[in-house]
Amino acid sequence: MSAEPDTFDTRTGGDTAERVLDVAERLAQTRGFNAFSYADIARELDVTKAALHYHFPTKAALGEALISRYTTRFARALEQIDAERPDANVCLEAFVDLYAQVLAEDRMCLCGVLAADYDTLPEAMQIQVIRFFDLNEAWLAAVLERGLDAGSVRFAGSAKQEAQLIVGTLEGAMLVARTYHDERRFSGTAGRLLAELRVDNPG
Amino acid sequence: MSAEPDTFDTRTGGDTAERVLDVAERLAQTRGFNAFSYADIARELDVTKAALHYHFPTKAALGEALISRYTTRFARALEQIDAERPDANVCLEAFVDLYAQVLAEDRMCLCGVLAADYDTLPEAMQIQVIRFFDLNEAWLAAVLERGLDAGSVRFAGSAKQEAQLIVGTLEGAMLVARTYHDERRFSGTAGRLLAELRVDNPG
DNA sequence: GTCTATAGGCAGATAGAC
DNA sequence: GTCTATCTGCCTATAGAC
Repeated sequence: MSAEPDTFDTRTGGDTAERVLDVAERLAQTRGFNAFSYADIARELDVTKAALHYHFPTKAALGEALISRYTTRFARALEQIDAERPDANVCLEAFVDLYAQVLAEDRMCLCGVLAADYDTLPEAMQIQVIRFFDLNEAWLAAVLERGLDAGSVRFAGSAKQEAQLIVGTLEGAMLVARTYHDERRFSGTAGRLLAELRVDNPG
Repeated sequence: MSAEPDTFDTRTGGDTAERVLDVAERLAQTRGFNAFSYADIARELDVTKAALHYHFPTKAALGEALISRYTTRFARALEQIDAERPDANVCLEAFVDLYAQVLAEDRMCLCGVLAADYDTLPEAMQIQVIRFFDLNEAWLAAVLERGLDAGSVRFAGSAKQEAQLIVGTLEGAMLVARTYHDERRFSGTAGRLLAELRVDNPG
């Protein structure tokens, strides 16, 4: 029963492999998977490229480790939300906040940016990207169903379809907000999205 | 008074420079700006890299020409819609259809994918990406205002904010739909978006 | 686990002939 | 306008010493 907050924190400060992942993750999120190199990471960590290859033999392996860690952390954050918040609307707000935290660090969602690089990724990474979105949508669909039963949430189609809409909207809002360096573009869209889902709609 | 349809057509079949842009555009939209090379284009067109450098001295120049042509064509398609359709809802449907056409060719919106590469782009390209989104949002905001006055469209915040929401949502829906190779992910989200804007809402 | 050194390839770009 | 030939630099990746 830790005091762990519902953040989707990315920092570790652990061993070398973790520190490599930390730097690679930030570079991938801000530049895309094809626009950073082992040399970039090595320079930041003040080690040689060869040292990186010891931990991650190929860039594909590094990429897989990147998505794997990202998804695991994200899943943990979702479990945390589930464990603490009964209300569907509060869960949805917490979900949006997970995305907002990524943007607040001036990053794009890792899997969102990898979706743009999708056709160039090794197959194992492609599968992992899909799995991240599947996880998002499955969790959202469950929350939406619960909110529907409780009468606190409303939407037109199926919960699955609504979950897809939410993920797509948040990814797109992040993508565009980042180019404008304007978080309000994200929070504005996210706020409207949540407001339309709430039954007790004050708008 | 041509029979030109409201498509956002991309093919030309013209001179070499245009054919270079055609190939580069498709590669950029499917792979991202950093994941294609002069060699890729040269191979497809069966010319040498040097020939490409004659038309576009640097990759930055090629990128600028790419966005410039894309935006010009998009603007023309929007004017075409304006000229033919008085109703705001029909305009919005036509707008969504412009995006849908890009996805139907299994491509991402050029500026959407460049938004993911944003931090790595030359400044001139960054400015052009923003201008594309500005154009989208200005046109949408005008249509939304018109629909609001006519009572055919409704939305909560300002027209500008709603326009931002639409662009972000469509870009995100495209991005995710492409990874699943499932157009319905786009059309589902776009359909719900349009339905919520319509006053005469049958849902 | 980290280093030096290097391989082999591809990137963007240029010179100069035709 | 397009070619051949070439440059420089960076990329991923490996061998082998410490």
